This record gives sequence, structure tokens and C-alpha cells, in this order.
Amino acid sequence: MHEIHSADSRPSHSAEAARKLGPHGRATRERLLTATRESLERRSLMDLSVAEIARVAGTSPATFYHYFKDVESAVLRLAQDIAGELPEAVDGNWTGGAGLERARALVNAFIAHWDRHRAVLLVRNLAADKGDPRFQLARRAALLPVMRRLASLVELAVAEGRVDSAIHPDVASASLVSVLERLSAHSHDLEQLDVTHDAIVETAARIVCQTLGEPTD
Amino acid sequence: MHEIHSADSRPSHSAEAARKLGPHGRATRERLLTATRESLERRSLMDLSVAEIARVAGTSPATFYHYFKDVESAVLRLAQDIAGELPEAVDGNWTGGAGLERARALVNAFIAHWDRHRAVLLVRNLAADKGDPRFQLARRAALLPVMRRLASLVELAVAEGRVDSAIHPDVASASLVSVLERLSAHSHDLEQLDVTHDAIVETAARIVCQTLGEPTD
DNA sequence: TGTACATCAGTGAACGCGCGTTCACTGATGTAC
DNA sequence: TGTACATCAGTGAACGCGCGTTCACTGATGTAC
Repeated sequence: MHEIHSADSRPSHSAEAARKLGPHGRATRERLLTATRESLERRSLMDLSVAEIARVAGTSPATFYHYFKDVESAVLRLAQDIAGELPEAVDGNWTGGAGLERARALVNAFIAHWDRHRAVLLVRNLAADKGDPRFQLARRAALLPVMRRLASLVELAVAEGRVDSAIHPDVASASLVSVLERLSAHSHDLEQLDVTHDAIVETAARIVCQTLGEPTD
Repeated sequence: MHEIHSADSRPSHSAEAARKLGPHGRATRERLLTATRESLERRSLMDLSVAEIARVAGTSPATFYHYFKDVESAVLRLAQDIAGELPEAVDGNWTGGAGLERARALVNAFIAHWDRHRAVLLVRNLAADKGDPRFQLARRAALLPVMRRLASLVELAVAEGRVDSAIHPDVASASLVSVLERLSAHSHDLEQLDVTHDAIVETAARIVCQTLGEPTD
């Protein structure tokens, strides 16, 4: 019998939250997250599993449970890590003719974002739409800066009479974000038809500007 | 040994496509589809299974394989059955001041459609976005009438100078559909905040009209 | 610089379970004569 | 109206497999003195 550990000193070892990680541990955790992302990209959500992830990461299922409670926790973490990447895309001055250029930048930021994180964003949105509050929160956190900014621009435009007062700022900004997300998600499909990248950007940018009551030239 | 069946007369029995169905068979098939839909609504996509569906339908897994090749085939069938439900929502005359009323009807049709088929539509869109061609086709078939009509209205508006020629008709119609789908998918969430159903409809309808170059009052 | 211990990291092996899938069969319903 | 057969519908039972999950353990790396 080994005596390295006394019965009392054995750590709870239950994975999940409160584990302190050294550099080696952080690396393994990162590998597991990468494996989760890859599985998400390659295979369908229906056959995503701890076993699969561990295989891709080149480790054992047991190791997975050191770092995550279950598969969904790992996916959630991926979604949360992404959240910070979209904030500054709406910063700056929108009014006085700068709107169209700002809108173009926003569209391009969304497309780039989706090209990088397509698979994760899709399941995040699915889980959120299905009603999982953790994923709803992750989605909200990611999009809130953009939504807020756009909503306040609409509000201003309504106040100044540039936009019909029947338009609700929050609904309008949600609509615009949905345009940005969908076109980003589908940009490759569209380009495979006869639509150029430029046509996507220009069209989306103009829809944004129109809805904000900004001039489009 | 039983002699009811000779070795030759035994049917291939391999389920799937070419099976001729009597009324009893059609009913069972329908029960399995309903069970699939319910499982999709209640549980996550990750633990949807033949066993689960058979349980909900009150039958055995073996029966399932009489009618469908696998779970995805059943889900696909659900998606295809839905496709015909949205067509006439864009019919009629849009120009000459009737646009706003037409747009309202369109928004309401989408919301009703999504309220009925939320779960199926979500996984259809996920599968399509992930690249599964069967679901892409199902999605396309469902939305094509709407997309086409909207695109031709944009085209007309561009030709008549009511809409900026930088706007691409197909991209614009895809954008509008994404607004309709997202607001429909989220209408309950929005209403749980301070947004009224009416605000959703009015805002969406105006975004549609603006993009079509129609007057909004 | 060495020794003792704590902490960090990782996994082999086992378990039981539920799933997918198929076979061989039964019973119920039609249909031809 | 009965008999013979074909077709339609359904399932019990079995199988093997892979998954989730945990335990008890090992080894590697830090740190106190």
C-alpha cells in the first residue's frame, strides 16, 4: 500500500470550478477546449461526447472530468471566451455622413468573427434559442455592446425625427444584429452563388444605415 | 417451423423509402413523427435517439426502422412537411401604399409559423448552417417563395430609383427573411421584457418596407 | 544540497447501462377464385 | 362463403459496442526548512 497520500490530505479532485491550475494544467485544459471546438466543427452536435473529445485531445476521458463537469460546460466555456471579441466594432462617431463607413466596418467585423468561430456560434445560438439560460447569457453578453449602441442610435434618430416613431429601438437593433449574424453565417454560401463579398457588405451596410436614419452616400 | 412465408416471398422489409403503407401503417408513421417532434421540443438535440423516440411513441425501436433509416431522416421529414406552410404570405399587391399592410401580414405569418414549429425550425436551420445539403434544401424550399417575391420587389424598386442601386436584391431579401425568422424565434423573449407584440410587428414591417423602398405610412 | 511533504496532473481499469441494429417470427388484413 | 395465399404491420429478444463516470492509484513538480 502506498502512503504518499493520507486519507485526509487527498484533495476533493472533483474537477469543475475551484481547481487551481499550474501551467501544465492550463495547457491540458486548453487542449481539451481545442478538441471540443474541433469536434464541434467536424462532427454533428448529436455525436459530440466526452469520449470523442478526449480522443481528439489525445488524452483519457478521466482527464476531461478534471477540468469540466460535462460536455456542455466545455462548450459554454468556448462560447464565453468568444464574447469579448466584438466590442469595439461599433465604437466611434456614426452621425454626420460617417455612418456608411462605420456600418461597413461593423459588417466586416461580424463576418470575420463568424468565419473564426462559426461552429461554436451556431451551437451557442441553438442552445440559447432552445432556452438554456447559460447560453442565453453568453449570447447576450457577446452582443449587448453592439445592441445597446445601435439601439441608442435609433433612439436618437427617432427623437430627431429622422426615423418613424413606430420603430422600437430595441427591436430594430435586434433586427440589425440578426441581419449581421445571418449574412455572416451565410457569406460563403452567397458567394458560391453569384453574389460578391462586396455586394453583401454594401447591402447590409445600407440596411443598417437606413434603419438608423443615416444617409447612405 | 412455420411455412407462412417461403424464403422467396419474404419482402425486403428494409424500411425507408419504397414501403407501401396502408392506413394503419400511416398512423404509426405519424405517431413516430409526432414523437420525434416532441422529443425535439422537450430534450436537447444531443440526446435525441431512436430509443427515445420509440419510447415516446409507445412502440419499439424495431418499429422505427420500418419507417425511417435513422433519426435524421425522421427530422428531415418533419422539416419537409413544414415547408409548404408559408407560401401565400407574400402574395398580393405590395405597391401603392399597400406595402405596410402586406408587411404586417408577412411578419404575423412568420411569427405564427415559428410558434407552431419552433423546435423543428431551429434544428433544420442548425443542420443547414452546418452544411448538411438535405436540410439546406429543405430550408431553401420553405423560404424560396418568400425570398423570390421580396427579391423581385427590391429589383423593381432599384429599377425605379426608389432604392439605392448598391443594394443587391438577393442579399436584401435574405436579410429581411433573417429579420423575420429571428424576431419570430425571439418574440416571446422580447415580450417578456418590455416590448409589446405590436412593437415587434410594426418595427419589422417598417424595416421591410424601407428596404423595399415602400412608403411607411 | 538534501530531505520531507504538499500540491498538481494524469490515467488504467473497471463498471454498468442504454443505445443501435437486426433477425426471425407472429398476427391482422386484404384479395383472388 | 370458404379457402389459400400475399401483403401489411409490428415486436421480442438478442447482440455487441461505446459511452459516462468514478476509483484508486502513480509520477512530476513545487516548496519549506
